[in-house]
Amino acid sequence: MENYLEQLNEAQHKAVINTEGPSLVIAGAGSGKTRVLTYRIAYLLEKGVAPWSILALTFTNKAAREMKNRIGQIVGKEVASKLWMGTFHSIFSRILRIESEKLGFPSTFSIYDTSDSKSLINSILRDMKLNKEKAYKPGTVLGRISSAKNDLIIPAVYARDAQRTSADAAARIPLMPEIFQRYMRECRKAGAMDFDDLLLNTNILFRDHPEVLAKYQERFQYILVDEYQDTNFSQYLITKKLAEKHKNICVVGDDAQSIYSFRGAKIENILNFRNDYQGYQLFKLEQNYRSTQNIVNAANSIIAHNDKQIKKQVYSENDEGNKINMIQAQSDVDEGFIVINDINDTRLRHQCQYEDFAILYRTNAQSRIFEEALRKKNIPYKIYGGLSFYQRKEIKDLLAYLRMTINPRDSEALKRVINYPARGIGKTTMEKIENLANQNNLSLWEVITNPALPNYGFNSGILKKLSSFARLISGFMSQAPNMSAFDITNEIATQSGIMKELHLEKSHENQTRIENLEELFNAIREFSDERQESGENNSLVDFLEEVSLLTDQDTDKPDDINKVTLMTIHAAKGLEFRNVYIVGVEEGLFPSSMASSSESGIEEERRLFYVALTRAEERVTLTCARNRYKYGELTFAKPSRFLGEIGQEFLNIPSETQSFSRPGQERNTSFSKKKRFNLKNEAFPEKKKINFSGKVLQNNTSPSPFSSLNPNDQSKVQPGVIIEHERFGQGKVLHLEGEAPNTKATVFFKNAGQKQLLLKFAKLKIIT
DNA sequence: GCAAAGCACGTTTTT
DNA sequence: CGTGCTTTGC
Repeated sequence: MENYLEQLNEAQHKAVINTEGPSLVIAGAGSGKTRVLTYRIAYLLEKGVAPWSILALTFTNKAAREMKNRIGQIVGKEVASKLWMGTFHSIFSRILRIESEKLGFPSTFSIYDTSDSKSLINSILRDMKLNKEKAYKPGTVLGRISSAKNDLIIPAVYARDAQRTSADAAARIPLMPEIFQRYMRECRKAGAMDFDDLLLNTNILFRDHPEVLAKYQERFQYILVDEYQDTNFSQYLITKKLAEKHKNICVVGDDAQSIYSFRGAKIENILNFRNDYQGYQLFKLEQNYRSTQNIVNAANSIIAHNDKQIKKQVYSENDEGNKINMIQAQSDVDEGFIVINDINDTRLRHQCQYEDFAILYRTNAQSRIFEEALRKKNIPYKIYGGLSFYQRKEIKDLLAYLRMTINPRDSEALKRVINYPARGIGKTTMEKIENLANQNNLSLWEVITNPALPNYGFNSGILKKLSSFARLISGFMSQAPNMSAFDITNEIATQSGIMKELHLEKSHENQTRIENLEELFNAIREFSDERQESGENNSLVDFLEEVSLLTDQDTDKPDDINKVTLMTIHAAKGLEFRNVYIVGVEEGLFPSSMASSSESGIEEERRLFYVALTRAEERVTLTCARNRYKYGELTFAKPSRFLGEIGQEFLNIPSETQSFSRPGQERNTSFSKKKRFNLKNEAFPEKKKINFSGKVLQNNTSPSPFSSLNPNDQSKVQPGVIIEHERFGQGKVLHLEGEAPNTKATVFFKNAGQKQLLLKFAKLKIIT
């Protein structure tokens, strides 16, 4: 055993060993927060506290896993595996499965993801004949429902909530209460909970079943909550109730890093901790071990512009380090090349690996340009966000079968698979079934399997198809309990006809789909083995639950080593990199135009900027562009107001950036020490159309590495060869036709699909 | 009942 | 510029 306590500074040490009573740990960025949390738990375990009486709530599964591993190294793996450690959602769905019948849900309840929820809302809108009203958008409706649930507001209360109803009236969606009510009813009929329900229903469980609350209050002697600044009211109340008995609650967070208010997070939870828990102990971790002094000081100078905050002095004793680089590019494409060139440069000059670099942006849409630039320079990268593995169609289809197998009432899953592969059960039939379900308060499955179904005017062909589908699912249901999760999944993939369907047409896409499904099989096998080893549950239900609650960051692939990281700033929270590029630092983008209308919105954007800066250990580069394509239209962008808020002594603006400025236009004003941005006049970027066509202003600094092939190279283009096209990216040559020099090639591009190219014109590079 | 074609629409961030 | 949805045509 190691003496981990010696690795702590004084403040950290105090925060670790003072385990009794309520504690608030204010942890500045990079101040060793995770270390305190892990050692505090290890310390408790060594004092003899049972692992199952410790509840540790983290923000991501990955954080939980890493913490568990670290604790395992100190106190042993078996002990660590018995901790209750995970995200709010995963811990409480585990508890809800145990207690589900008290709430009238099956223990195998489904978890609806956002697309399931939206699809359900769509059917409700259709049924209410609101689907043509453009004000009722599924996303908007779901957002309102989600926000209500996070504030623990149920439909009946919603209808009497003047604030919400008047906001709905203003948005011309006055029927929200009814939609909300129907939504919850449909979820219940389907035996399904959405993400917010996992927390809402936990609160309902604790409210209506005091004996259950008492049981968990008794069990959880010590409660730790990470990232407390990002908890919502629902989460706040759960922890508050659970901690009532033993009062050993330790919350860790940094108000300066609260960036999830759009999701219902209440920064007040951490600001008001002192009022909720009298006699609490306060620990402030203020020494930053991660970043250079320059970075820490620059970040401080930014956050100082915010009003709402807990006072603290974050400092660094590391080297002073480089100033923060600021580069203004001519266009978004230029921005991409400048960043990628700088990465190459820095990598060679400072002996960095690719994994030492991160490109952070405000919106996922910005990633494409950097991806393209990285691809052109053959730099390995990994990208987070966008559609993850489990969002892919083929994966969701198979998972839907699995969901139906454990909970056939899951209507969203049923809608997905009842006609995939095609069984001749089409739109009109489904409409009839949905109507019957609504009229008789049944789930779709209950309608389909109802003995009275033939009385409702379906023709005999349809009835046959429906009953054969029902038999298929029933078969899976009866087989599942006697089979491993892996075997039943395999069985379903073949029996359902999914595999046959994919093998039928030997297209490239189908090949990838099959490979993806095989990856899913592997994931299930791995899951089963791992859980078996640690003695945890490894049934199909458990696997589906894990999959539903996975986050992007949790799905790290093993071959994702030594690559440049691309992600949103939100996704980067908690991570660190030697070199960080914060890109698109422009008005309207960062701060986002959506947030710019309110002061609290701007403050959150500022905290987000703070988070971005403090991810860096050694070097930060900020970039923005003068021209940027948005919705396929050229727009002009202004540097972000945040650039003017950084203490200018921490900034380095290379002279060539200045030369990008157009003569006579706002030159030097943007970054001058004296004149900061005039917020009132320059808060929004002008959005103008450009009349002359094309991308005149683009990328004349970086000549394209592509050119038409000379005849010699043309002969190297043969079926099977991988080429790269200027616009379409990498692709495989399928076949050739015609005589040189008029050879035409059919190429399948990963990103652009199949294309025909004339070799003498196409701008290509041969990869293999 | 199904596929292709045309059109409206949009971007903040995610458990 | 894309996506994703609705309409249209078999």
